[in-house]
Amino acid sequence: MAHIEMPDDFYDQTPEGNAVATEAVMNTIRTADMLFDRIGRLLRPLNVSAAGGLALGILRDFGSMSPSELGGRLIVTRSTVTGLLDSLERRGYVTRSANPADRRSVTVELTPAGLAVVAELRTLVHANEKAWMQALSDVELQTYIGLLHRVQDALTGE
Amino acid sequence: MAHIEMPDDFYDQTPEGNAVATEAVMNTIRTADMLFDRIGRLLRPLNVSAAGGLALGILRDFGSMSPSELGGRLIVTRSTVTGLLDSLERRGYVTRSANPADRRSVTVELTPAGLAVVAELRTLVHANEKAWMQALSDVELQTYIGLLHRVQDALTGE
DNA sequence: ACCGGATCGTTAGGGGCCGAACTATATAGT
DNA sequence: ACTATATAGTTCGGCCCCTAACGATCCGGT
Repeated sequence: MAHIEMPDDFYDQTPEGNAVATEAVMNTIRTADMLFDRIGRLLRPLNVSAAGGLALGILRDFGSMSPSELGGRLIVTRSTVTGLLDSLERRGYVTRSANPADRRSVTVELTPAGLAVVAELRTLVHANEKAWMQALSDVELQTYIGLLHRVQDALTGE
Repeated sequence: MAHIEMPDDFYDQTPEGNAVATEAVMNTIRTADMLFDRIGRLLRPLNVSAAGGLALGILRDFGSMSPSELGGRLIVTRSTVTGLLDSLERRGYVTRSANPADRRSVTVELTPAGLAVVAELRTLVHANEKAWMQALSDVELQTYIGLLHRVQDALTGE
């Protein structure tokens, strides 16, 4: 995304009236796309995807865990985690091992290479996130986060 | 997304300090995911995807156009549009026809079925967007949109 | 008239995400 | 103990998105 320019009148195409809510929704999605895209490009040299980087970070912060728990923290389904782990395992950043306590389960562990890449990744992402968000002052940033939470809460409560 | 609960301490796992920018970025992405997800579920009964619905709406508002132009308005690449049109054409909502003026190009046109579905889709989406965003007051909504634009501008200007 | 550089749509390949279905295993309840 | 149900991880099919590359076509400049 974010590689093609868009006409300024794009959002005014909702004759029915409530263009404001629509603009808010569309802009949220668009902004998120841009951010996700930027993070992906940032991490490309490290041979990690944006989602993969998040997963590695969680494993570093919380230690080894099952795919299910990882999915819970990433807020993605188990099937998504399977694919993510396949990719990370291929790259040598994590290992899957049997869990003796529950033979249905699996333990995901960071490899030394995975641990190393988390450190690089964190520095890179944090610096850039800070730079991107410097468009907003500290107060605005707090306001922004607060508004996002309110929207999320509204969506979560059905 | 948005089907799995997440620990409240998730965002505090950034010992380096700039957790605020990180939280803003993560929350933007998460909120957008939730919104996109909700729209997709909403349109499922109409046999249209969220992206497909957007495309149909653009075709209704601006009339027939080439895949490239459609991609420009959707802000996705031409190859993404190809896939989108394949899907919409399969469902009978659009047609592709040769463009006599430029034999490289193609004209995408809404079918009667496509036109009909846009009407339903619009009503449904607008009503729900309004409901979702009612978590914010009118003033807050304006503030929110303004902040999103500022972030987008910062990202767009490299 | 011609050639080289844009542009059109498509294809191939890589992720990310989902829901549904399946196997293996665990556990609750009788 | 035994059965019914729930859970773990995977697989499959589907959609969305991207980049890179390709053949076809168009166009500007010589």
